[in-house]
Amino acid sequence: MHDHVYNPKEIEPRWRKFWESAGLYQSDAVSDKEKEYILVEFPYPSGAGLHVGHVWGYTMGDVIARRARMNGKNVLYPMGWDAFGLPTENYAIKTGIHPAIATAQNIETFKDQMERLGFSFDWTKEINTTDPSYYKWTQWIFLKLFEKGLAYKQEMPINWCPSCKTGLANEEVTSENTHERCGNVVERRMILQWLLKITEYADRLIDDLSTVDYTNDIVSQQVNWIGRSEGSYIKFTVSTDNDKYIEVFTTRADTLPGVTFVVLSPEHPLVADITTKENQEEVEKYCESAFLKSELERSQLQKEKTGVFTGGYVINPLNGEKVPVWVADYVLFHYGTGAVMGVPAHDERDMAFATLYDLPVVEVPDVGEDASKHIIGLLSVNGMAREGVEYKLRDWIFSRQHYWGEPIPIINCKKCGLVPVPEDQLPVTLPNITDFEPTIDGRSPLAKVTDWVNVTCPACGGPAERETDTMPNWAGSSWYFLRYVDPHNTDEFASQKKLDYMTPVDLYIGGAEHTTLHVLYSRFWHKVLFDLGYVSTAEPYSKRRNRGLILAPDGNKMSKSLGNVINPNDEVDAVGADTLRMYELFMGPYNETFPWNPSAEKGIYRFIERVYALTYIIVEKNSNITSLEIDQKIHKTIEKVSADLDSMKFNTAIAALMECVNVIERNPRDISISNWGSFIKLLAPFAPFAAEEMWSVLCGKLEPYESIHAQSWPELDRNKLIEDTITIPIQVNGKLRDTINVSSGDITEETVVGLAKASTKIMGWIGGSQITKTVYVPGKMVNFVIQQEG
RNA sequence: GCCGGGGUGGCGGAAUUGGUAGACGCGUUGGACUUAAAAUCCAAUGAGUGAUGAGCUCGUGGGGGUUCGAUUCCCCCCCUCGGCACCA
Repeated sequence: MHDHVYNPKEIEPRWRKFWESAGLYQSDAVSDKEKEYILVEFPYPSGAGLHVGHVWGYTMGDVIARRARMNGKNVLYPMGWDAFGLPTENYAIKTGIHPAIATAQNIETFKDQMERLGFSFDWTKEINTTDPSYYKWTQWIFLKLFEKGLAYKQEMPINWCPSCKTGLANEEVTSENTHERCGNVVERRMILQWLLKITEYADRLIDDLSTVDYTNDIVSQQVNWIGRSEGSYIKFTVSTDNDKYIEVFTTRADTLPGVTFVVLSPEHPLVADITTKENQEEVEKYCESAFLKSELERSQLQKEKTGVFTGGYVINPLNGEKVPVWVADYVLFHYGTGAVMGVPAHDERDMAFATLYDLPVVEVPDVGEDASKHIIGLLSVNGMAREGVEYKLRDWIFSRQHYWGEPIPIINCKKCGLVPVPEDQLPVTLPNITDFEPTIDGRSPLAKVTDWVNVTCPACGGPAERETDTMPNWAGSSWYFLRYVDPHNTDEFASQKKLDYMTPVDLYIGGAEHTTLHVLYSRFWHKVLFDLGYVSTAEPYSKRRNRGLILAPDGNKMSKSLGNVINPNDEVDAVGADTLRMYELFMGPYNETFPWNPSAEKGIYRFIERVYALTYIIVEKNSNITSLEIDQKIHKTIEKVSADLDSMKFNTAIAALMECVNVIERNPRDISISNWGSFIKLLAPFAPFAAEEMWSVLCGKLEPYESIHAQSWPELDRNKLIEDTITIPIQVNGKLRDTINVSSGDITEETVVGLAKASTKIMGWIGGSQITKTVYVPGKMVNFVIQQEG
């Protein structure tokens, strides 16, 4: 005999087992049914376990997925592991435990946590980026990029983390010039690196944003990150050598008459040519010290500009004036042409520089777009100017000098150069090693595995070496959403048929920190695959929403060192998964930041308890009639919850469920079991365990039992929404003075205004004054405008 | 500095094609139950004022404006969060 007390500890494990054996959440790879692909970012399975922030995003996806299933859709809601990465490798260095072992353990923990939370993931589609059967295809895609000329090697100054002994992408360096993962200060170094030509896709990555549904903040962040700016390239001929010129990029060609100097970045190839003998020593010294500073150091010292005069001059192509050429590190080599025309009168930075070195300031009277066009028109005739576009976005540094990543499937042959590993030899698997330390010169530990490194060249058959760099952890996540569609395919990364059916992703939920990294990178890869004909849409995600942040109760970020971390497992133990899920959704809008509030969590628990108790009362009363009031409330709730789920307003959807319960609780005998069933269905996506338990109570535990999560979403009867009386506010001069109740069948202006005028309160306010205007908004309100005295 | 969000009770928040501000939850206060406490249930809960009644006045960061009517629209300003930042 049940004691009818809500006991999540008892019911949750029971239903978990039931769902598992029923295979409720499996999706069909191809089906006649309409598909819905809900994607949440797969986690990096760290040793710390699942974070309440993960739980929030996964719950959002879960609610939407469950609701879509109840709407009869074939729903893919998959989960996997983004398991390559540095922390696991560092852990291996410290403990000697192989990354594969640690990863497997962490995955087990994460998976168990996810199952305890009742997420309806289709585990038959589980993927793991470190599984050779997965990274085979990551490598395969890399080879496609290589064949297409989008992957190349280049010696270049890079951000170098001396602690991790690895090169970093700009995205991995914080604004404090530290490595985002380990916190150490980043240096600068020349190293041969793999790069991916994401810049080639810059325009499309901006322009195609208009074809997808991303929120405004995501769109503008991506657009800013890519940083397209349209301008002109203008040539300044070297005064002592007519064949040589310095080309500058400017968005303000109209200020060309105001140029009083030209500045080269210290790395500019023309620096040596233009520098005079007298200035050579000083210029060389300056350039050398500039190189040693990292880029971020350079930009951080922005207030104090420095520079040095080369002794050389160039000719302003517009007016023939001779202008001095300087070298200064406020000019960035990688942006534009690495050279800038100095117009102190119209640019703050140029002004600061001119003031410092006492350079002349010339104001240009006639500025504006028309002036620009005119000047470019004049100069382009002699080939001295052209229009063009620049981007802040730079090519993606794609190699890491580490073990725990996908080996780059390239063979270095002295004779043939860079030779791709033949497709039938993929995957290039990681050798099993025990020494995870990088080499002293900063190469991957793979470089020490000579058996693995030394191979014969696939092209010439001569001795050659494998590439020892591995891919960054962004590689596996750049295409994982495609693999979920067909995760066990050994012939292709996914079959065309399955891709055509299930992609693109209908909704992608994830963290805001991935807007300019993962989301941009994966859009890029997807477009490359699209160009090659492997996928049929230009964009991978139809809709992207960034979830907000959960802070610790003290308002700080949760961190081990502060000891303020909320562990989802503790919450599940204390209040159950349903309460945890609903609490997080009830905090507020899905994309905002909230500190953890344990007392608010209590409110949700109480709510579930009340619904639970009500279920037993309703079953006992066993009514087959529902009162008009409650029937109406049920349908209003169906309408509200459905609409709110469509727009991800989880917090107000839950509020609507609470309101509904508040009404029913007043008269639990006035609702039929089947109508209460409708309510439980509305609750099911939010609190899947409790709803299932209550459903089983309503159904009298029929055998074979059909899960609530396999039921259809309650149907809305709009006729039930019509109320027989409406309360209409009556205003006098825009201020509320009375309300009247009017039969909804009779809301003509004549009747309503007549009733309003008859109100004694309103009569009192109007008194003897003249009504100058009567405003009637049908069914909404009445306003009398009267002459005001004095 | 630039780009994008925000600013509403003691707290989290709700409500915008302009139309009863404060839904829902937390907290608080009073009451019931209990030997007592917890839990639960009932009631009250924006501020001021009024006899603890009807009611009235004020009230959505500040100041102006449009309107019969503004949390909502327009202009100016302040604060705050997130992103970018010597990008020519």
